[in-house]
Amino acid sequence: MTARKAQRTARLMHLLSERRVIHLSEAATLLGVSEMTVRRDIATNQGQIAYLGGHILAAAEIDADAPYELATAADSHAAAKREACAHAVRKIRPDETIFIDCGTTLIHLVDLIPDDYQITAICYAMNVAERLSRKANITIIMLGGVYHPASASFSGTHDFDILKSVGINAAFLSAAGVDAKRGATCEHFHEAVVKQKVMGLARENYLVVDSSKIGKLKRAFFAPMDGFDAVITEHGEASPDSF
Amino acid sequence: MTARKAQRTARLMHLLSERRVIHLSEAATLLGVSEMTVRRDIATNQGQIAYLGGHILAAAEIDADAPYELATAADSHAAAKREACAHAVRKIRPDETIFIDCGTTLIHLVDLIPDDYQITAICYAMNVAERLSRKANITIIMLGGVYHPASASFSGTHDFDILKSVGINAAFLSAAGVDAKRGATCEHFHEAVVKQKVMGLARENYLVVDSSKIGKLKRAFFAPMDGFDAVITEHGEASPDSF
DNA sequence: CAGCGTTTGTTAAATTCCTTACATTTCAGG
DNA sequence: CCTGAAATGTAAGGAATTTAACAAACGCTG
Repeated sequence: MTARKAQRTARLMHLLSERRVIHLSEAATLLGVSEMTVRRDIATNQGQIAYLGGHILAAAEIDADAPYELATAADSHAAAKREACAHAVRKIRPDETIFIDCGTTLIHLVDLIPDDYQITAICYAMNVAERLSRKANITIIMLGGVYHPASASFSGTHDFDILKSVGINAAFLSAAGVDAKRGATCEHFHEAVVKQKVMGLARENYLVVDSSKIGKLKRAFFAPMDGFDAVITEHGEASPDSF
Repeated sequence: MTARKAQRTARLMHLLSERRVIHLSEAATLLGVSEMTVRRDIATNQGQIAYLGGHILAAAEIDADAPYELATAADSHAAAKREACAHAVRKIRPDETIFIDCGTTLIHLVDLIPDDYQITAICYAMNVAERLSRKANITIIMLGGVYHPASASFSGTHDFDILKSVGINAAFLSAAGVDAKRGATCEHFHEAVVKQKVMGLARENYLVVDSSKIGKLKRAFFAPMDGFDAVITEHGEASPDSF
């Protein structure tokens, strides 16, 4: 965050303290930048500034249980993610236990689970848990630990005792990088630990990513491509060998 | 205004008291009418219901002059709870590790923690964690487990390994019932397990309740009065012996 | 039960918003 | 002064919202 951006944000907050709601276009004018910049400022400023259909308001205004609409972080490639998840959801049977990885991709999977499915879902990210809790008929198991704001997830530096006593039919993993040689990678090392642990326990492992991730390489390696039973993108299911 | 419309509006208001923001399309589905009808209901109801870019929210959220009845409707005795927490927050030192119980009471405690305090907070309820995550400088440790929608909390049927490796300076407990003879009680048995575990580990234990809880008795017992170092209500701090 | 005004639903067009991709600018380090 | 990364601007498409007009259903009244 540059000094200029911090200053813009501060000015915006000040404006919000006087007028509860400011329209995007007006804010852009007042701050002397483009609407796109204001948009981007807000996207990197969850928690303080809320954004709703073109209108900006102080996040404090909306403080109960944060509705997902207010998760202002830009969810890039959302359409592709949703489509990939539409393919992935077909892997779920109505009474199974599944693992759902953190990140924005698999949020869409949660939404797509049919309402009458009586599944048990294991997760370790707050936004995933929050989304799961909106659905009826789902038993949620959360892996706790220390919270990591960057991914809204928890890292169990301790043993995942609970995992040992749960049979996982299918694990749905996400990744920030997918590469034929270097396998699946993510941004944060603590995530990699959880992913690996789960992959060792699940009967089936599916990598669910939008195709923009293919060819990319991130810091934290967690599995080679042949560690997955299938790779699911917006184009459908593919064998991990085909990468 | 017809009776049916008044009823719809009341239902909508009730929905808003639970979920601060509802999308137009979702509201239409929940109310069993078309989006256009919801739109028209809102148009003739400015002042109570606000509408912004496809999203419905309580007018109190965005209108400074609007009455706060809405905000307090969902959380009874909110003012007393906030006051009790204002007393409780003084027990926290800037670098301590604290435990925060589930329920609506201690949400206020989170809000009242000074922003520059570098504390570590242990919790096991999703709404508490979510609220904690809004604050900078707080390290959050979450106890996972199976989710219980009624209290938004998790029950670790397994050992809380992580608790053993954390030193808890102060534990802030809430209760649904406080009685001189029968001690502190809550609604759910799984909560009692966590509370007892924590109370055994924390250096200081504070019971934070609004005074409406005094004299009440609930199903799940978790501690006798002398198990607490102090009982904090909206009237201030009191010795547990005084009950 | 016919008539009439009100409420509600449906559709289509106009507007606005969101995402993506790419061009441009800025700025710090070499 | 050059270079590369980050920040910002621009534009196009697709998606969502808004508005308006009209049709259908409802409820009351005579």
